[in-house]
Amino acid sequence: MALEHAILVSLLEKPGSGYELARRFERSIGYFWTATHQQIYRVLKRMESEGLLAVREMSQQSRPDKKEYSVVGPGRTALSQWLHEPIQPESIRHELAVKIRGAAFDNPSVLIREVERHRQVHSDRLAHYQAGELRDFTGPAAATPLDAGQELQHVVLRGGIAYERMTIAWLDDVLATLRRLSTAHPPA
Amino acid sequence: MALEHAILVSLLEKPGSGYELARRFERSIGYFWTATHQQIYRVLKRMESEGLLAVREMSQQSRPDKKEYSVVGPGRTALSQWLHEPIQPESIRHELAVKIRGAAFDNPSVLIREVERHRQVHSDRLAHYQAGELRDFTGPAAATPLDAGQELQHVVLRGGIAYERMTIAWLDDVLATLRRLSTAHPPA
DNA sequence: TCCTTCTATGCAACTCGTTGCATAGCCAAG
DNA sequence: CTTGGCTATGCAACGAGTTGCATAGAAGGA
Repeated sequence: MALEHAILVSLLEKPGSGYELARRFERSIGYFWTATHQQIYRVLKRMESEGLLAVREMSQQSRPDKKEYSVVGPGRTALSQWLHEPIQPESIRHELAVKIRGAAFDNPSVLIREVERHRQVHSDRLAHYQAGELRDFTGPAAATPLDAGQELQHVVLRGGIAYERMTIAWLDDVLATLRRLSTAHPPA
Repeated sequence: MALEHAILVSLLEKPGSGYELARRFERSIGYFWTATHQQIYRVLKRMESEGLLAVREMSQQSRPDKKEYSVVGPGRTALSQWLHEPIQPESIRHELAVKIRGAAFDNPSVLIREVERHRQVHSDRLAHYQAGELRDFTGPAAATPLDAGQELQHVVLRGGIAYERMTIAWLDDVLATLRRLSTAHPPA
């Protein structure tokens, strides 16, 4: 149940509503954990009923009311306990890699467009991460010195940057391979 | 339904039983797509009933009987069709990254052991991939020249190697950060 | 002989995650 | 004034994935 823990972390960093959490899962937290709003609302409700979170109804002007969630004692304890438990190292799920191996049983050139599209997405993500890094950690407007929380956010972001860079380089390798095979065996 | 397609690819590469597929999902295919035997048996049964696969009962000596599955016409068509459809670029799910950000709300040093353990696992995987690369693609015993299928398997394996290398380097960065923060704020 | 390990298949129950749909207030543009 | 977009929350149904358990033949060691 890592979603639960991701929510605890995000709400400890800053309390917010389900909607706001869904936004955060599209950026920051979402770089390494994704969730849809439906999932988030469901889990928030459960966590609140389990006493991990507190809710506060907020009436807003010029916007619908919202429910602001924040972490209470037992939630913090649950997070701390989870931090002490081992988790099993990630198992990758890379659908594109399945496709690439599958291309051996069709024409490799059909994948070129698809791989180029993926490359573009990763390239955009990299630019986005780098802009965030400059804004929050390495630029002139960044806090100095960084506190522990910021240092940890930064090292996670560096992981995202390293991942995107590696992926882009690999996709270039894939493209070169696909193009080579397409030349050798032109489309029927 | 990428599991279905991963199974098609694996069975096209070589027909086999559910048990054998489960083994393959622990190595080769499993480098980028994981599945348990229960999942595999369930999906194989469904795919067979949908006419994508053919089964052959094989009685074996000194072993229980097995059912050997192989891809038939409609299965191949289904794979080919899937290759032409776009898929959405991967969203990472990195539980360890959630933990690292969560460490800001506990003591960062509690994660050092955990991160070291993960580093070891990735380091072992890298060694395993590199041994496979030498055996199948770059060593003296490798086929020359490689056919299209082997070229594609190789480029996927290179992706796995790049991923593990990148991850190990990042985990070293994480460890350095955690150690720095632990020194600055020694355990209570 | 008994215990464990490996091959081989499967059910049942559950949790996690996705997709489609619905509601509702407010704002701005056409 | 209607349409579309953004904030905000939620239900229902389904599909994907995990966990625990069960069965069973054969091999090999204590």
